[in-house]
Amino acid sequence: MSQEREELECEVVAQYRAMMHRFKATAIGGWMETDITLPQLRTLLILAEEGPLVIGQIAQRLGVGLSTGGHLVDRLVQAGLAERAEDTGDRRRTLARLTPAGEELHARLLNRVQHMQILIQKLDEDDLAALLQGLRAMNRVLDEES
Amino acid sequence: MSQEREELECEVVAQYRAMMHRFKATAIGGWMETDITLPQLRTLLILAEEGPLVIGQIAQRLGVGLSTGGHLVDRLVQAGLAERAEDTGDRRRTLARLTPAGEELHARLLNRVQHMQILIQKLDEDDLAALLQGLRAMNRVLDEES
DNA sequence: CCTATCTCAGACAGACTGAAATAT
DNA sequence: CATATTTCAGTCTGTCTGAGATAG
Repeated sequence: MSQEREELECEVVAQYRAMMHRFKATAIGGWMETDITLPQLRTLLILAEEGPLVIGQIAQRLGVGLSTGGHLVDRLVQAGLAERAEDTGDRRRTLARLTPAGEELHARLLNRVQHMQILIQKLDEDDLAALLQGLRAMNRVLDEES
Repeated sequence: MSQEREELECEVVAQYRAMMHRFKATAIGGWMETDITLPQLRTLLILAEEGPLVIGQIAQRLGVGLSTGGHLVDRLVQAGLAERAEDTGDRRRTLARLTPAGEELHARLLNRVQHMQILIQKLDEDDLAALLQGLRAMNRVLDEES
């Protein structure tokens, strides 16, 4: 690998680190205010990741019993972060899905899309086009991997 | 704002979302395996963010008593994620800082620098240069804000 | 004596389980 | 009767506090 190439990579990583550091400084507040527990956060994450799921699937993915899985969904519902819906077709099942508040919390703690959006609006057209090229290239690599 | 500009912004956000979604799919494992608690995670976050701190400062930032603050640092130390060091000059104080394992966990759960590094190595020079321009521009905006 | 931290005892909340009850 | 979920009783672990002990 050429030395020039290596320097380029290092610089990109450094810039990414710097950005994450500044993002975190604002995200840290979110972690302090939220009094969710980690099992609840895992449940939130699974729901955000894999969309509406029935209790059994959630319990299975969490690696806990059905009783605990239902209990955890309960907590999220009580906190206004999730809601239950009937599974049309098999009414024994209960579907759980995130509410907008749940999505918002997920984005604030882990995704930071809003922050990114605000940032993007302040870039000039040239930088934006460059960023887009970079992101597209990364997604292309991620696609090839899977 | 021109329509073209708006489309460009939307496309960038969409690409960012797509990337985060794929990142999460691999990060979700990290959250499942770790059996840290949220107060411990908050402590980890503070240490990662603001470097070595004495117990009193940590307790203050967490909004808990000194007793609890010390206890939380204990847990991280027991888990091998943090370590104590003497404060040269005032030996009553105890500095807490993350171990490499602590930094690693933080990066895995919240930062994803490693993932980024691997990805970066697979980009061709042109895309990498474009990404760098985009990141630099974002950091410039973040600088101006603060 | 003052300050920073640790230790101790106890209150409390949430996670978790397995068994029994309920609904479809 | 079988399946999906909830309810119940109970245990366990971690957080948190305040009072006192210890170190500088």
